[in-house]
Parts: sequence; structure tokens; C-alpha cells
Amino acid sequence: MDTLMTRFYKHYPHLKHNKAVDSFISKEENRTLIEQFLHEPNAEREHELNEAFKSHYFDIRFTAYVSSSLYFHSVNFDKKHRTYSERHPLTLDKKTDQGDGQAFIDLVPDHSDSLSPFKNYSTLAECLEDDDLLAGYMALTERQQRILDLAYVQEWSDTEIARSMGVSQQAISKSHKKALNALRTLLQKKE
DNA sequence: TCAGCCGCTGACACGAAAGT
DNA sequence: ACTTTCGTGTCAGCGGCTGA
Repeated sequence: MDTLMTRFYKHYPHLKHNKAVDSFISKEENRTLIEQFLHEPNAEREHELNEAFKSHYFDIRFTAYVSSSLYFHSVNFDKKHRTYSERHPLTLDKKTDQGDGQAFIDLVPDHSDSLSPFKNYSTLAECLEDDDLLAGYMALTERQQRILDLAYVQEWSDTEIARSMGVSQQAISKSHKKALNALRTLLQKKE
């Protein structure tokens, strides 16, 4: 590798310390091209080498362009978002008169624990009001019904359901999805 | 940036029930 | 008896999210 670079820079001393050239040489396929050119220099091989370098240089510039575009786009987005929020604060985002820096939103009690619509039920059958949906639910296997009950009434994760049923999370995920697909198919047929 | 957790998916296997 | 279909299982791998 060292000898290759020494020989290469002997041909092109002006390219020494050029980062683009260094990264070009670091690639195995490019080293092979250089090796071939140095071993038997001719116009065809030089052209091949030049084309490979052009392609490599384009990649570098393209990556840099995309990277800087993403950076500036996100910075601009953040600036616009902040400016808009400051000019048009939502009622709940406004500061209170208390002088403690609190916003109205901070005074709203969090009732998220009691938001579950099925808190007072133990199975989906007890709370489904749509007849078609209920019929679809009843057509599922007992196991699938059980999984839907735990997932939507008790709000358990697949992992928790799996643990309680003594099977893997993947098995629950699969049955869960299958049950939903069965329900969807049944409802589509009814429409 | 990385590790851990969670959920999803594909591949493959097995047993039971239904169909031929 | 054999084949097909269905429900269910595991394993491996991937991606998204989150907290350290």
C-alpha cells in the first residue's frame, strides 16, 4: 500500500495531501486500477482511472450536498417552528399571571389513567355495540378473543400477554394480527 | 452513539380437522 | 389413506423508539 502510494504520488506530486485522493486510494477496487495503470501506463488505463475518480468525487460532493441540505433544512424548520409558536401561542401555552413561569397547560390535571374506554369491562364482547363487529369477534377462536380482550380491554402489550399465556411474544403478535385481519375481512364482506 | 425493549415479518414446523 | 387447510408455535432478523 505504502509503495503504491509512493509510486502514485511520484506520478502526480500535486495530488499529495489531497483528502479526496486519499479516500479514493483507500478503496480496494481503485487501488487495483492504480496498480494496473502504474504497472502498464497507457491512455486507456489513464482514462479508466480518471473516470473512476470522477465518479468517486461526485459521490463525495453529492453526500456533502445532501448532508448539508438536511442540516440547513432542519435548522430552518426549527427556526420557523419557534417563530410561529412565539407569534401564535395556543391558549393553554400562554403563561399564567402567577409569575412562576407556569403555563396554563401545567395547571390541567392529568387524567390519562382513566381515559381507557373499556376500563369497566373484562371482555370486548361486553363493550362492542356494532353487531357486525360483535359477530366477527364471536367468530374468532377463543384464543384470539382472549388476546384481543387483553390487548384492548386490559391494554396489555404483546409481551405481557405472551408472559401470561406462557408463549413467545412473536406468537402473540402473529395471533393478534391474524385476529384483526379476520375481523377486517369479515367486515369488508358485510359492506 | 449505543444498548435494550418492543413489535413485525418471513421461513419453517407441527398437529388437528376437513376434504377427496 | 392421503392431501390440504388452518391455527399455532419457534427462531432469526430487522427497524423504531427511548433512555443513558
